[in-house]
Amino acid sequence: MTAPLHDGRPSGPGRSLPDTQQGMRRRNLSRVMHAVGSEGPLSRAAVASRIGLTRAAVSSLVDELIRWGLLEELGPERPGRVGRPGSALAVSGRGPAGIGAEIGVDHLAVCAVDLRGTLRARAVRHGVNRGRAPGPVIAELTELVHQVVAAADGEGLWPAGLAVAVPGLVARDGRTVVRAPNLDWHDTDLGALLPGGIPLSVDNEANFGALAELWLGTGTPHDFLHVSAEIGIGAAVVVDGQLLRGRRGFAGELGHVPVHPDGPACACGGRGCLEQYAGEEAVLRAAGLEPREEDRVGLLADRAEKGDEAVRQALRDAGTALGIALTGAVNLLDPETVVLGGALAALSPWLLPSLEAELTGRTTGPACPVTVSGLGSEGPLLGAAHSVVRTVLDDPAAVAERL
Amino acid sequence: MTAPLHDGRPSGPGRSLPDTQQGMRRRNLSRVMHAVGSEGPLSRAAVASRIGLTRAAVSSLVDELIRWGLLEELGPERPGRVGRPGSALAVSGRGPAGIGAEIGVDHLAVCAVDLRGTLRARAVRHGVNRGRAPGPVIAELTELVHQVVAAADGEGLWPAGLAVAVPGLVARDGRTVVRAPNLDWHDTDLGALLPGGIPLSVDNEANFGALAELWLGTGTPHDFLHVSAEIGIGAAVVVDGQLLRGRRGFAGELGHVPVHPDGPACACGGRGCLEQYAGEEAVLRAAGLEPREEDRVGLLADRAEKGDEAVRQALRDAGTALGIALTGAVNLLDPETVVLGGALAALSPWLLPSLEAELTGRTTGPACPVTVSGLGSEGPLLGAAHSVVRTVLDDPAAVAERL
DNA sequence: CTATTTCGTCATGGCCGTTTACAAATTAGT
DNA sequence: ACTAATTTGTAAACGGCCATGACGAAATAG
Repeated sequence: MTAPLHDGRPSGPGRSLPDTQQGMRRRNLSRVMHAVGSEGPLSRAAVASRIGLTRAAVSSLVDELIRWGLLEELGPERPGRVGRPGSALAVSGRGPAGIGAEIGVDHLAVCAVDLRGTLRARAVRHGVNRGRAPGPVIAELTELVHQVVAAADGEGLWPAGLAVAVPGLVARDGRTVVRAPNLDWHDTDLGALLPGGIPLSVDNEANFGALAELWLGTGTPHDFLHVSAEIGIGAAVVVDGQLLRGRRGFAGELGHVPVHPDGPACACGGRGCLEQYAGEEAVLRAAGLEPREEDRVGLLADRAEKGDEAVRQALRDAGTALGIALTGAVNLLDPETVVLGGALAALSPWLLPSLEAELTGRTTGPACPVTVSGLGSEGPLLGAAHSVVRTVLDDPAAVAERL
Repeated sequence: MTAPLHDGRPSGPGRSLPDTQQGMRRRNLSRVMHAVGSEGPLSRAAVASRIGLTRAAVSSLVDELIRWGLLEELGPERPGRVGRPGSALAVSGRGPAGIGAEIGVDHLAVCAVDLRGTLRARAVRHGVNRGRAPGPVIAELTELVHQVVAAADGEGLWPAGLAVAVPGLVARDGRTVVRAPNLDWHDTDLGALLPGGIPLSVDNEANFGALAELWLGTGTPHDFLHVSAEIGIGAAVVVDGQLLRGRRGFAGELGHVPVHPDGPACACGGRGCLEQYAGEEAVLRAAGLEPREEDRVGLLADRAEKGDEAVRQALRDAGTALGIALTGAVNLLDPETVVLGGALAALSPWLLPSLEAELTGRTTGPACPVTVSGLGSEGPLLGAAHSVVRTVLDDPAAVAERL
């Protein structure tokens, strides 16, 4: 069972299908879920005014959603306003849950998020996965998934879907890892390995990180560029609240944008790619540090914090290279902001000055603002879990059909 | 009266408005128009099977569209198939028409296109507009518009909207030219200057060129990058059949993507922008030709054709620079193809080899194919006119409200 | 304690696509 | 030539869905 990839925007039921009354109802059910989900407890009348339907219509929709267990009645509101108080509605804290999973280079993580968006269960296992075959890693991950699903079950939650974030390129089928250099996986069909019976979607961790930023970030706009770096440098482009995936699903390969076209050769076939200047390996080398197995980012941040000038210079140079590549990207896409996530967030104090200098120096008028993600390294995992939750909010009727 | 900018995809009525039955009908009316418009004459039954509604429902929709004069009945089909022959329906060749206009550096052009997509009237005026004040230019353009509208009126067509293509950056309000370097216009509100009473939209010529490629090009995919160069180098990004405009409407500024970050200073504030290597001025200089007023592109093509080695080398170098900038763009967007339009189409024989060499050399796996637009310099004008036609197809009910 | 306001619900009505049935028009087969 | 089969377009009945309007319920304002 493979679920469609989530693009970040309520695609809802029947995107361009024949327009029938059932489709209309499905979309309106979705509108109610989104209104209640995003604006806290709301009365029927409040929902009606927000989504533009009448109170009577909303009543009917809410009845159905309560019958399905997706909404619950919290009881009468107690406001100081005149008139009969409404009955507060909230998204149910029981019922379907989104299971998110992350395959990192040195850890595995799984979590469960309920429809309200709150984290309800979690499991992490550390250990280096670089170079391990997919089979054992997935087996271990599956074990964690079962743990989390069991924990969630204890709280009245059942898994509505499983979304897996991987550090690599994923095909648009949403289950095949085409290339994950840091794991050394190639053309691996995770759909065949992960537990069946529950809708599965696999996506790039940068994409899930960007979705987390879109959905959970404070003040994040609908058009932005999300840059995250682990070993490679990945980016995700969000346009009008929707992920840009590209024809093959490979969009966002910022790491291989040419920065100095005559620079050193890169494994991708090009020369002078951004990764040659701002990739983890390159920065470690420039800083005169030996690559080690774990927590390289922490090491860099630590040294920079302590005033190690070689490390600081290396990070400044990386920021400059990032700034050059981002200048191109910003000129091409005109995003509202650029968000630095993943490892870049932790290193931002030393990257940002040179990065912003490059970006503002190369553009007329006001430069595109660069912000730092507040989600840290949790982004991809939370984004994955939330992507499942969003599919439920986007089409509650589909969930109801599954009992 | 300002019309919304067209993004290339049937946005249709009520994108995310409350879902009511009238909205449903509007969308279904649109579906019928699109089906008949894109797949030639069709019977009611054929339309029904294509859009997934029943014959009875389509009959009702078609009746209304015929009553509005947007569809017409061609009479019984005469096929060799068994069963009662259907009655062929076609989009009306009379009624609303899209008026497209183009403000070029050395010409003005206006045309009218009917709902079937066929060109019905046309007017062109040559003359250098560089440096002229907006007022007189718009006055001249208005004159041409009146000519074309009058000619269209003689054929039973009335203007449903006016779309103007300009060589510069247009704000997202769809009427203000923020910056048009080649005309030397800044922050000019064309809405105040152009004739009122007819919905107006103003957009970048590169955007309209890309839409023309999307709608009129043979075999053009839904995800591509359209590059066009006149004096500057503009690009338009089409994602999932929709134009990517960016937050301020400035997306697609390929000309200022850094190619050699330490290269010569550019007017934009940066260094080594693509325009410094592949812009018209730069290529003319590199070719050892003196800038003259008219038809610089024709001059280049002419010399290259005749074997002028300096010109050929200059074009090869421009192709290399384009290839570097496009490598970045392709890595970021993963488009299905890159389309060269505008002046680049005419020069493509000498640009393409070095451009493609750079692009394939810098990527692993199959490189993004580069194609040449078949629309030539007509793209922006046709795209503008068609954008108006599309708004009619996207929401025929809105047109019916205007009698 | 009454008037006012707001909430949720119910009955009614109108809109719209579906279903079902049927007449019309053509081809295939005898 | 005549019947059977097939397909088209239309009409009537049906069912689903939201809007409308009225009503009781529950709070505040005076």
